[in-house]
Amino acid sequence: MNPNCNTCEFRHSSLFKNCTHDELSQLSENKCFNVYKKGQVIFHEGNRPLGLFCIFDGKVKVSRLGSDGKEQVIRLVKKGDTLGYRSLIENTKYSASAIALDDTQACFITISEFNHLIDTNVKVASDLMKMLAKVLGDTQDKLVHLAMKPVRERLAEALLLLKNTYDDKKAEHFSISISREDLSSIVGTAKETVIRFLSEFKEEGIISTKGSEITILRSDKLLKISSLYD
Amino acid sequence: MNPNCNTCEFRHSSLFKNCTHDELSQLSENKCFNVYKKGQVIFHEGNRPLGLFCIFDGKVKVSRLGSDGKEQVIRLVKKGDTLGYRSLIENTKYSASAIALDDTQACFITISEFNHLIDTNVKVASDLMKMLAKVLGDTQDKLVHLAMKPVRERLAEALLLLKNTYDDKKAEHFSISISREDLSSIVGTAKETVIRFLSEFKEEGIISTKGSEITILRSDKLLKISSLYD
DNA sequence: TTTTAAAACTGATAAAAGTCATTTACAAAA
DNA sequence: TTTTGTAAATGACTTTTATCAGTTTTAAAA
Repeated sequence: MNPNCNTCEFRHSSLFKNCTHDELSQLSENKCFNVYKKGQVIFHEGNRPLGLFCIFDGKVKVSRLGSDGKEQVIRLVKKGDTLGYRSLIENTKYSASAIALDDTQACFITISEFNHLIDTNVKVASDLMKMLAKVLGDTQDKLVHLAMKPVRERLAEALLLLKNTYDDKKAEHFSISISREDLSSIVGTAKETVIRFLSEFKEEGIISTKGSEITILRSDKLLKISSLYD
Repeated sequence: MNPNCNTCEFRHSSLFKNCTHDELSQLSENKCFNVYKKGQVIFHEGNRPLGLFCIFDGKVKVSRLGSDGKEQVIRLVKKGDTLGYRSLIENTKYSASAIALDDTQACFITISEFNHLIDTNVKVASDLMKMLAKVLGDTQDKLVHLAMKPVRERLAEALLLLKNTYDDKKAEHFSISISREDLSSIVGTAKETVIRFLSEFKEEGIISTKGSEITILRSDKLLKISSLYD
């Protein structure tokens, strides 16, 4: 049942790509495999982290809730990604929640296991640092775009982000089932505003929709729209 | 002329707080001391980083420019802080520019010196990682607030940020000379909008201004205003 | 298939913030 | 001190986006 880290699809691309065979075996033995239904909370804002999640399959949003109930998505997480490392490194409570956007499976590694690994394998520590630097860069990009770009452009960008993150290239056109609510929390705007611009994109033949499923027909046009102020 | 790292005011609080005496001597010998006038560019978006800056005195903004000329401040840097590490770790070009908000002095450490240090002193590497995690957390906060809070609240928050960052507690009330343009780039709004809310704050006795100098009289009220949606 | 609940969509209106034009205040130079 | 350029401040107006109220569609349960 538990996936074996030594045969894992992501063993050459994950944070643990520079682990030895023995280190991966050690991880495998001590980890805990979890299954989450779509919409289920993986960890919750304000709680203490107990370890690190490594997504085996599924889609996850990391988001924060304002007191007025509004949600802002900070990061999208895909299979092969690690989740929950920031609070672990800072040794603070989670500042955001992680919620499954789809049925999701994740391996869980305890703090002590994680700390032992980064204390003994310099390469893993270095890879972790690079990952932090990359995520910081991505977050800064988001911040700047949120401040400077109008909603239409940010929506185009969000659709491309979804495609770049979750496209498995199994179909000619990328499709994703996502609620307008979730999409508006990624863009940082109101649900109705997202719907209006999606309608525009539909009229322009850039996307098509069926229920909550969105299919991207012309990502080239989305790229053009999103880059207007770059 | 060159400040000595072993006697530096920030030797117990900077990124290099866990360096040995010899490591600090090594840094001192090989570093380069630079002086920047207010408004001068320390490094520029798109350029390749050659090393790390450690601010000895002054104030620095890290910001990105949109093609329409609009600027967004990503981070405020004070004396004792390091600057330019993200691009160094990721080994990419600078994605933002650093500009002196005041006359500023900074020490410059070459890439090789920096890499050697984090390769040989695990504590420094670990401190660097923690710093990255903290800055990432701060940036996520900024992102969420930008998406959820109205300008008035973000302005109150920005004024508190300036106070928390640059207050030397030499006077009863914190004062800072900052252009409305710079302030609006921190808040992520238009110059005129900032001026209007500053006028409101003045009428309410929260701040006073003289030219471009802003004095915070009631930071308690600012805190209340900024937290309305927390 | 009918029912029903939830989510997508649409329209009207309000609120927030941006833009442009102009005046006023400040600070540096003559 | 007067001049002059720059930045702050204010006012009028526009644009963008949010909010609210409603209708239609979708998909799942009875």
